[in-house]
Amino acid sequence: MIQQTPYSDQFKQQMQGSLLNETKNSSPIKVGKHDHIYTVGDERETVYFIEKGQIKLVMVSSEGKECMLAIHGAGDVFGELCLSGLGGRLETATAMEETFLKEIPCSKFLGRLATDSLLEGFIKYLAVRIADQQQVIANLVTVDSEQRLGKTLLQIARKLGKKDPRSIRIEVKISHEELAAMVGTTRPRISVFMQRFRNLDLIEYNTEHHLIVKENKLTAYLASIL
Amino acid sequence: MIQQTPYSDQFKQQMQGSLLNETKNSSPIKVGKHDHIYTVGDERETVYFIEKGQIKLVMVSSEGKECMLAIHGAGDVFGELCLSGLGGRLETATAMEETFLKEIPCSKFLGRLATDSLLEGFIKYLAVRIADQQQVIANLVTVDSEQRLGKTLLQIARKLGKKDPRSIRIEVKISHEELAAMVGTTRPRISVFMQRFRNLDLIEYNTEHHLIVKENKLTAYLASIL
DNA sequence: TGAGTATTGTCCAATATTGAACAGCGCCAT
DNA sequence: ATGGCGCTGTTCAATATTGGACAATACTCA
Repeated sequence: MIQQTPYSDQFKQQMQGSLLNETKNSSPIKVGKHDHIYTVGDERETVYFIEKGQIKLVMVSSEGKECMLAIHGAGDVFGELCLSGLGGRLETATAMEETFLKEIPCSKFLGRLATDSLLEGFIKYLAVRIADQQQVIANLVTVDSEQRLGKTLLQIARKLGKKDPRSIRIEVKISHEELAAMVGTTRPRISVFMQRFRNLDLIEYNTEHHLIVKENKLTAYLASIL
Repeated sequence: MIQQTPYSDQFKQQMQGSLLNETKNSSPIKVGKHDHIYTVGDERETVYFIEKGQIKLVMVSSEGKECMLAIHGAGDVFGELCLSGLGGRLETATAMEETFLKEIPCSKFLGRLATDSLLEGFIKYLAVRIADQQQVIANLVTVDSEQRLGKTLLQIARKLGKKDPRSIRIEVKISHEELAAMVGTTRPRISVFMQRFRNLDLIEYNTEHHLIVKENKLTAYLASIL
């Protein structure tokens, strides 16, 4: 999932090319750490392309509890849900660090994909997204929080991680609070589980304080505690 | 969500027309109650269109726990995840009653949409699917099981329900076990909550044992117990 | 129709989870 | 450098959830 270039990555390449083409004369938008790109209810129907940086997507429930849906990095596209035509953003997009974005109006986005014959590719990409979400839903429904945390770490590592001699390295800083909002539990529990994973040498921190996820060990551990 | 014909329904109509065209010379497949249309891992890359009946989609975790993802009815399409090209079904599709289906190979499905200029419509449809799933994920992460059950009932009612003098009627029989597998809790709890909803007159059963979901009352109740 | 099976409504003890609290640490900005 | 702030690690009592059991219905199909 990390070293090879599966179909989805190939499509992402093509889409990047296509979008860069579309936006080549507009200069990238710079957003500072903790700034919002959009918030719940915003009407602006645009798709964003990340040139550099990290963006997190968060939904807030009526009681004010947060759910972190995803972290996107350079080369990713987000905000595509405006294509649904439902109107109004469902989630908040926030920069986790200084980030540079290109913004494309929703209609132009589709138009560009159409002219570049990427519509079918984009459908494939969306189908993958649905399959991933389905997996997340199934995990939330069927497995306990320790297991979910493990799977979430693997998922993040595979999506954003860089190869590391020890396995996969995650260079974005993700707080326990944020992990709790992905996994669906409380911060203290994340703390305990992370500690446990550390003791079992399934994860570790390198000198730069980057999290190293030991993919094989962690996978094996999760399978062992069924 | 139930009486009007929003965009998504309009597209479903168009897609139906398109697919009926594609499959007009093949006769529908009949599947009996409890029969599987496909199970996890099946390689057959086809999309199904429901002419009549009800299909449920279930994922099973490594420990054997079940998660019910959706119930689809007449006019719905399912199995579209094979468009992701990942290969192998992720879930099991089972008929909840005698059902008639049309089967379209994945490639033909896309081809047909392309010739009928429905690719953009289909993208919209998938975007709506992603938005819905996002909502489900956020609920699983942020709200408690009573609330989730309520939302799940509303969701099912809006998707499959028929208008009823008392509100919305659900004609498919869904067991508490199945609800538990959607909501992510245990059967006894569903039993208790359903009882509570019944006592509060948020739901009721008519003489044909069909569940009536009182949309307004239930919505108001859920808002009140935050 | 009637025996057999699935579903529902309940209970309860064992267990897991929450959320509030607090100390220590490290980072940042002044 | 240092005060403040946010993050982490840990504890604990209160609370929620699980899962097993069982009786009472309600279905199903021979």
